[in-house]
Amino acid sequence: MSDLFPKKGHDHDRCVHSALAQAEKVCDAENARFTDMRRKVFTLIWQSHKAVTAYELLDALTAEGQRVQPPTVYRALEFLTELGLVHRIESLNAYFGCDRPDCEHLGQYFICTDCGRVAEAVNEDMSNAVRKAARGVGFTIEATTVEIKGLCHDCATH
Amino acid sequence: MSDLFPKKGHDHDRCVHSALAQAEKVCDAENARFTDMRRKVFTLIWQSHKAVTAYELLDALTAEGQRVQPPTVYRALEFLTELGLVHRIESLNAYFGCDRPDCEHLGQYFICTDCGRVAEAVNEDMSNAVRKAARGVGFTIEATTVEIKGLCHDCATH
DNA sequence: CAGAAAATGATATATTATAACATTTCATCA
DNA sequence: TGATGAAATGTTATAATATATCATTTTCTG
Ligand SMILES: [Zn+2]
Ligand SMILES: [Zn+2]
Ligand SMILES: [Zn+2]
Ligand SMILES: [Zn+2]
Repeated sequence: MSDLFPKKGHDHDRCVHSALAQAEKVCDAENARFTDMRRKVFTLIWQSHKAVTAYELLDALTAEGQRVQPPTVYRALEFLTELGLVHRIESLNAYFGCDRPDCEHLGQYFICTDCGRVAEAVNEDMSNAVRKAARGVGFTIEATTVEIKGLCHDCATH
Repeated sequence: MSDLFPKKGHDHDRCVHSALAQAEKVCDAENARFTDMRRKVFTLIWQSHKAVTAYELLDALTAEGQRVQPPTVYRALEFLTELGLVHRIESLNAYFGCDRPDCEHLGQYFICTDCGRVAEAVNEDMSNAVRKAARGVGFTIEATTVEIKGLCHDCATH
């Protein structure tokens, strides 16, 4: 069984640093400004491997002493999602950091209903099945949402 | 190319009648009450092949002279979705009538961003790809959301 | 018919998201 | 270097989606 969810007790600082480094690179490549606010929101999203709602981010920023309003958070989220640094999980109304923002992908999300963690898969079998089904009915894909809820291996076995 | 979206100008009354007949059957089999309110909401959802929001339903009921409050609509929607008569489209916060409520399925939804129509596919290739991917990472599926946005064949070619 | 369970009504409020306009910050170049 | 316009953020208000709670009505069961 391949790993998808990070091991409990892994070095999460490394996840965060790597995500930040990639974000810098993507912003650079796109000539987009990775401002303080955007970096803060991005870093907050990467505090865990769970998806985070806009208002949780708002509360976290407030707790940090920033008094920001909803539009500020939503703007940062819009910027980050447009660059593919963050993905929105439709079935949770929440946001999740992408760990391969440098390559185009139709992502698929595994969402553990027990521990709340989310893991993004980039599974070509799934992507191809979706593309093939669309082709079969003459449908032109613009975007896909594939969200799979259930129990991660840790939660299913412990 | 197989048909998925209904032809424009098809006999939609037939869709509605068939859906109602199936709903009756399912409710009967489940010993669930297909009350007036539930039937009204169900029928309103089936007015078109688009997905409908809870508040659109509320407005439609109000227009019919019923003065109902949000909980009434949400309760009917909860009932209908639990029986599988209606599916929620997560990426639209909207609801859509199922045309095969009698058999269990992992549904997939094609959503046309031009005409707004939704079509449900029950595509075993997609379902199997999802199941296989889950198995591959030791994930136990509870529910899936597969929503594909783009252009239906009619809208892409006209 | 009595009593319990299910459904709906009614009121209030929580949660998620955006519109509109003001102000600040930043890159560009005259 | 400082005027200028574009981009980002601040601020206020409000829209859109959803649920909690308790009261009342309807339906089922015995
Ligand atoms: Zn980590
Ligand atoms: Zn888990
Ligand atoms: Zn029809
Ligand atoms: Zn269309």
